[in-house]
Amino acid sequence: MTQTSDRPERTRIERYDPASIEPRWQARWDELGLYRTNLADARNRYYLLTMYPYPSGDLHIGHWYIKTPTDAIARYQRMHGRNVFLPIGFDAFGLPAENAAIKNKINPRDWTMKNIENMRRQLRSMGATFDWDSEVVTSDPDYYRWNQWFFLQFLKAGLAYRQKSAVDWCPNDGTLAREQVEGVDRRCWRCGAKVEKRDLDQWYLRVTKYADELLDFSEIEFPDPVRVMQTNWIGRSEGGEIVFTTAPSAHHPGGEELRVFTTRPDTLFGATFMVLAPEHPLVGALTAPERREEVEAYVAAAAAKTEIDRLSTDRDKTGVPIGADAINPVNGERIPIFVADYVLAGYGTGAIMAVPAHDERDFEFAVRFELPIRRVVATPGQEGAAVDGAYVAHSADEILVNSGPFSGLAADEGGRRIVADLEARGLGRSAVTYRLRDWLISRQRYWGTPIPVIHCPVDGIVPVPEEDLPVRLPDTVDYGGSGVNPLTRDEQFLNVSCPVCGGPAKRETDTMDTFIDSSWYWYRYLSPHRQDAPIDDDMVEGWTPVEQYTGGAEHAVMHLLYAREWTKMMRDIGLVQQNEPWRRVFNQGQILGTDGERMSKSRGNTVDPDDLVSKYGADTVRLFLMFMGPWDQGGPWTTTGIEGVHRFLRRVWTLALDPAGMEPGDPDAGRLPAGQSRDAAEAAIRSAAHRTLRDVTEDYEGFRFNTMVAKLMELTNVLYRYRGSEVAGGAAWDEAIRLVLLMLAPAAPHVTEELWSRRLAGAGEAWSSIHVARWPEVDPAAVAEATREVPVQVNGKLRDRVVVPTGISDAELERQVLAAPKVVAALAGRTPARVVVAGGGRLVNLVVRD
RNA sequence: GCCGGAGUGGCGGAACGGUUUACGCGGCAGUCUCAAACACUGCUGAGGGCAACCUCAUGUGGGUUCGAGUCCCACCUCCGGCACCA
Repeated sequence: MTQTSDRPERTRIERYDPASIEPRWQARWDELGLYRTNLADARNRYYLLTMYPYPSGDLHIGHWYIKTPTDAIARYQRMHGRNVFLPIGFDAFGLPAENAAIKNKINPRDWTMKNIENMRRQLRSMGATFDWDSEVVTSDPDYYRWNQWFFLQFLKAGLAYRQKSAVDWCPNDGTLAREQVEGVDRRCWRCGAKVEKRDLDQWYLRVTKYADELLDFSEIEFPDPVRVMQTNWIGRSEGGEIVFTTAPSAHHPGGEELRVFTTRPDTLFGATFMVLAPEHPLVGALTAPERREEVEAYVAAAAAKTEIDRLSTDRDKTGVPIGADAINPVNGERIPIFVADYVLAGYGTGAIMAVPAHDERDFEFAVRFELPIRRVVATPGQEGAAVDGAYVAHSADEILVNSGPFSGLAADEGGRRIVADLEARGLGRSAVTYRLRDWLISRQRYWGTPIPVIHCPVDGIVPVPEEDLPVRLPDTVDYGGSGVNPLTRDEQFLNVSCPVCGGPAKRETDTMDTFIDSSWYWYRYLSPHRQDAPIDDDMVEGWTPVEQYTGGAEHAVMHLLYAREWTKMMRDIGLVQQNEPWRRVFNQGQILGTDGERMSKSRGNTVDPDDLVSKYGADTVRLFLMFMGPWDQGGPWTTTGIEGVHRFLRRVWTLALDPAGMEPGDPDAGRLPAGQSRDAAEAAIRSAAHRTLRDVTEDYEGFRFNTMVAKLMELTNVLYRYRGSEVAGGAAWDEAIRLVLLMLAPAAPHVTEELWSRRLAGAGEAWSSIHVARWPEVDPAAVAEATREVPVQVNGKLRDRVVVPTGISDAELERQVLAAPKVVAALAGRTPARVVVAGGGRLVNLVVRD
């Protein structure tokens, strides 16, 4: 053992000090314009899009969790020679600015722009390679004027329309689209307030037109859960639309059509009553005089009920008969008509045929109102059994019973025949219904895009002429009070002359849902300053669809669906050729507060990355966020473990600058492990480095950053074993260090750039950024190893490991395995009944019987 | 209730049907130091044994397989989405 006094003096190297490295390189990259994308050249494009942030004022650690790996992907792709475009912008319209304005008596624009200023600084501190030249701020009139322009085109194309109906209404945000109402207790997705119903004239986009097309995901690669959620949200149901007619009565001649939608036309003979939604248009006309008072009271009560009461499934079914009958077109049977609020006006036709034997809700209603329950579908032996609950299960052998001429047919075949029969008589057809609704885009707020129409008492709704765009938001407005659009209080904004007749008219004071802003911003990134058109055809042609989009899954049926719809609308008015906005979408997980709740300023559980950056440096924070776990997983925030990542970077620093250094107290310092030869040591180093390169490359490709970091840690652990030995600083070592720096560069850009520049300087070479260096190639010869360790199992239990030459035959492997001492002991004289050599000789399992 | 996803050491998490527990944190011991911090080295799933070793462990119970964390069936728990959608 080496004596302390004999040890060479420990080399003093400069300490790893991120604070002195990071700002310097950030400034340098900026100066050189290293990340300004040449958009004119789309040949080798890689459009990498990350969801633009809302400028709440502070970038928290959650933003870093989203953006940091995205930046690593950008750098990785750039090292593969791709022309990477990674733009950034701000989702600048929205409620928080308006609230801040009300609370602090400041202008929403000033508040927003000040926040953006701060967030730009924080985003730069990440060392991310955003192309700031392409920045988009959606509250800028240069941006939102195009929202208005799109709206006018859609209006012309019949894709936008105005309609009065009962809508979801949030006391803070105003009206909401259907998907912006969340949970059983129906709260606003953004502010959490309870949502009410109001009858309002509102603007819609006709997105239901695309329902079927939206179910086709062949041109967009979504994570499975998002695809499933969108599919469920669109909710395609196949079935039949069947025409019942009203029966004549003392008060009514009858003969009116009552259409119902059903997914179970096979159960038509089991319909024993019919239910209309309280809002159904024929309720008033069909109600018998003696029932009128009760029915009107019921309808009024239903209207007054909150949505949550109305939709609660555990509530007892209610309803009243309207004193009229309907005639079942298939058998001429008269069945009573009820009005009941378990039938929704907005789905299907707002009316159902009720088949209590085969629908749980109808069953419950029938029991309560003592209505007949008739089984019409049965499995063999079940035909005569009492119906004590709705039979809704399906089995292959079920047949129709009590169904007239269709009795005895298999249920699915019978259903088809019943529809065909009705269709021939003009009383039915197969039909498809969707859950998806049109997109309600009107909002009663100030800080959004004004909807560019004018209400004229003479000409009605008049679109603002395109040459008058943008309809600008006034700088200040009176936000006070609630329930009234702030813009309505601005006389100057409100009063205009009608573009058609010139007479006095009023502007629309609703503004657009901010999800419109985010439905096309990546197109605008490509030509943010263009004045004559929203997008640049050549740029869009060359650069889109976006290659890769990264962001949170919380937008699965909102932003990620709206943007698909919007793209199809753009396509249909001839603006783009593509069907989908992006090729691939990846959802990273969400970082929660230490309390396990979603991180938000209002909860006060946000974590400020600035403190961590000043303590450990941006590289450590970046790497830690990647190392925590799989990127799509997220989880509660904790700093446990950040020291380990920081230590890793220090070790890289030490290996690169001080290969010969020895640690005081390390008895093995200066020696090769276990009598290894110099050649063997160098081969081992090369092998480890190239294996790591192979694995790390795969990890980057699959966005598996946690294991990518782990593998680099393993490699540095290997190198540490050779530090101070005779091979440290040699050719193999040097190559390994070079590979470590290149592999780590996308994740920890500053420290690798620093070490890279010192390497180049040390070798007398001219400086060139590591971030434009080419990604290294794996040397297959280095990866190959001469020997291999093969685990040996007896009856599936590990008993020994044998080391054999790599190219060995199975027979020879088997011979060596059977000769291994521990194997002999474990066999205890028994002869294996079977020898399994698995996976091309990766493992041997000996099967013995007792 | 329906549709997704997940349950692996004290913790975050690894693991083409093939050596479970990589990597990191934490813990223990040691070296260095006047001392501490840093750094470095080693150990660290549970139980048993002086030991070489043995037994048991991937939410629970079955199954398929030479071999199951991984595949199949039934269940439990947690997270996300939907919720009277006919």
